[in-house]
Amino acid sequence: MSVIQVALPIPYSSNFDYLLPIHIKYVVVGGRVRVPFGNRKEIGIVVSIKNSSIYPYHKLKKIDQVLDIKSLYHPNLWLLLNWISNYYHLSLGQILFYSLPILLRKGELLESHPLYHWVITSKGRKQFFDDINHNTKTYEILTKLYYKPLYNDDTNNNKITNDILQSLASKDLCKLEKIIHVKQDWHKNYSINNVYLHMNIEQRIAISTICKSHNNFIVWLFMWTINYDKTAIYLCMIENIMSKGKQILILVPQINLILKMIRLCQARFKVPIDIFHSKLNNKKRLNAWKRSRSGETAIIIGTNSVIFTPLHQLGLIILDDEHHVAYQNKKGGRYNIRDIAILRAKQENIPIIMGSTTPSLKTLHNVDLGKYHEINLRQSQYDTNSVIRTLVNIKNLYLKNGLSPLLIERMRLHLNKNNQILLFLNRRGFSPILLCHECNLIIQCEICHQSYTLHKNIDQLQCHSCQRSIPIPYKCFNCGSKALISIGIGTEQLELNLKVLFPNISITRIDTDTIPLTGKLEEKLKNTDSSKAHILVGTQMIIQECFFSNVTLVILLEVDNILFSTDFRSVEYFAQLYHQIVRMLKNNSKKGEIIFQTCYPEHPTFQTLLNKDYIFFAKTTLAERKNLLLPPYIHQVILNVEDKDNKSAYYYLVKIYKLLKLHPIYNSSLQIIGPTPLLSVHRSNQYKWQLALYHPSLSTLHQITKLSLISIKNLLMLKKIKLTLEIN
DNA sequence: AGCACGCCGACT
DNA sequence: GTCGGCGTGCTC
Ligand SMILES: [Zn+2]
Ligand SMILES: [Zn+2]
Repeated sequence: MSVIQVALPIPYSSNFDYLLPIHIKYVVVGGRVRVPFGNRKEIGIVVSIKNSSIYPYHKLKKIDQVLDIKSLYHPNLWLLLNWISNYYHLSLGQILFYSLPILLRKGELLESHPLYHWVITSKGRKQFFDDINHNTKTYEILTKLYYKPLYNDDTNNNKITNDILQSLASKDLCKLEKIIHVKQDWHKNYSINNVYLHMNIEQRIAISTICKSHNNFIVWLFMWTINYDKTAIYLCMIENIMSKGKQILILVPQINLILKMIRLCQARFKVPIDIFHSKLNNKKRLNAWKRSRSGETAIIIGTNSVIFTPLHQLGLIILDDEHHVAYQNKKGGRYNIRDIAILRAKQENIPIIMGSTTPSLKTLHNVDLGKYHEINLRQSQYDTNSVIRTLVNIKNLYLKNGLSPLLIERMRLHLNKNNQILLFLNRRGFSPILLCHECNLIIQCEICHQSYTLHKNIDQLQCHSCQRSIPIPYKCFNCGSKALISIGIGTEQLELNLKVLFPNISITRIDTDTIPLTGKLEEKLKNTDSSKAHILVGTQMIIQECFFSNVTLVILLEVDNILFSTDFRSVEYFAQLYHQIVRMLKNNSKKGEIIFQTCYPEHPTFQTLLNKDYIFFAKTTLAERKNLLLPPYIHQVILNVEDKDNKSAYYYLVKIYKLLKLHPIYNSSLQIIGPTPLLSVHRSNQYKWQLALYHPSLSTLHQITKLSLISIKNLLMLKKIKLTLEIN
């Protein structure tokens, strides 16, 4: 009897063997099966079919039910998921399930029951013409059937029962026929709308360069300055691939960008386009999945989760806004979708185009290494004149309201011209610190030991680390003094200060306190008059959502934080944000201005940002990282451990640390940093610690990580901690 | 993951 | 004495 190896969606790394009962004819690798597991039932994926098992034969249980007659994964996707499971140290069952739409995870059958409809026979057609008496029920039904078939399930709506149709069928006037699903055959005759795609010489050269890869695996980094270049290149490549009958997978970082992309494609191509993202309901997601798998869809556009959709004939992957942080996956393993997309392209042996105006440093580094290839349509001349860039020095200045006098003067100038202003301040609330004037006690959250943020409009102190909130105390917990003073400025206070400074100007605050749901922002801004002076205050979420075509002045407050951040990538993210703002101001009709308020106007980071283009900034930052031996010049694995007792996580990481130091594999090229506590991220009663491992060799680091994970399994009290890995 | 089993302290 | 919490280990 054959032994079926099954992967289950549990965080346990090995697979489980089952027997095939006699009444089940066949199973397929990559198909789902229902199996007994302990005293419950689970759905699993068949991983292999073998002749024997290492597990004692008498302990093997039988498979209950086979759910699929065909594998759910195309061979390339199957190999990719197996590779991910190994590389990211995830259980195969978990990643196999994560890649499926929820309905399939729950056991929904894929080969749905065939649909039937009632069609008229030739005899029925003859009777329809010959019948003289038009008042019979038979004639009424035949009329309906003559024009179109009647569906089995909508017969009741027309007061035509199945019984009547049955009786007509017995007279051979109509018959029940299986509906043959007609695929829209876009492969042979997809049509292009009449708009001529104007291509200039640079674009033509770019396209011919891309085509030289003969649609084999290659990673392109595509950069542009003028948005039309991006449109032209994307559309032209989509068309090239479609003309060969192949499908296109397009990834965007945010749901609201799907709409823009779909409009772009629909304006040019008359082909079936599907979308795929986490806000789509289960039924729709399954349908898009099915249509991609069968090849009915020509183009599928989606966010992160779209990367695992099976595609019948995939010909090209486009990854837009390559640098975007949203590509860092949260659920189902902490990997970057950019890396997975490249692996998929490699596995399918097709090209991938990653587009960005501000590429990630990692990608630029890979271009330098010759792993990726660039298509550069950037304008070589970096134009520093079209947007005024200023650094306002606030060193040793006492700021009454968080804004320097020079800044207020600039704001007046813009407002007087009826222009709009955008103010960034990455701090919610009224003020970040509440201090006792008598004893200098800072009111802190008891759990996180972090200063509470004062929120005056809701009369609460809020801990931004664990979301706890308490009423504002009227006296000091320590000495009882009533002299509690707030220090520092958040968006709430800034809004109030601006109202005093500019009493006649309308002001909108945009942060998670005023706009709890993403997507609501555009709604709120609809009501503002774009021709009038207006001030928008908010955290960084402002820029993520939409573009502001009437803004002429953008002010960045408290930018010095990024210079001293513990995360070495924060400078990179800031540069990307900055260049996005500059692009926005450039595209607006009126002349724009961007101002940083800083204590370090002479700092080389700010000087490079303001006076050079993004690529220059990227090159200098990469050089710095090379000197400091930071990623991407070294490989990194971070072990994140979370506990609830503020003890276990630290204890485990110390154990691993000691274990690695004593292990024969340990040598000076392995760097271990930590365990370090992560104060900024923990939620209520959860404590995070991390251990960072650095090694120049990726494969050695992989071995070391595997070793740490095996050794941690043997330790006690495993259930107390939650471990997640971040690999590169 | 989810479930049972077993050990120990608390409480009718 | 037994109820229930949690730590432990097993699931083919
Ligand atoms: Zn005090
Ligand atoms: Zn807290």
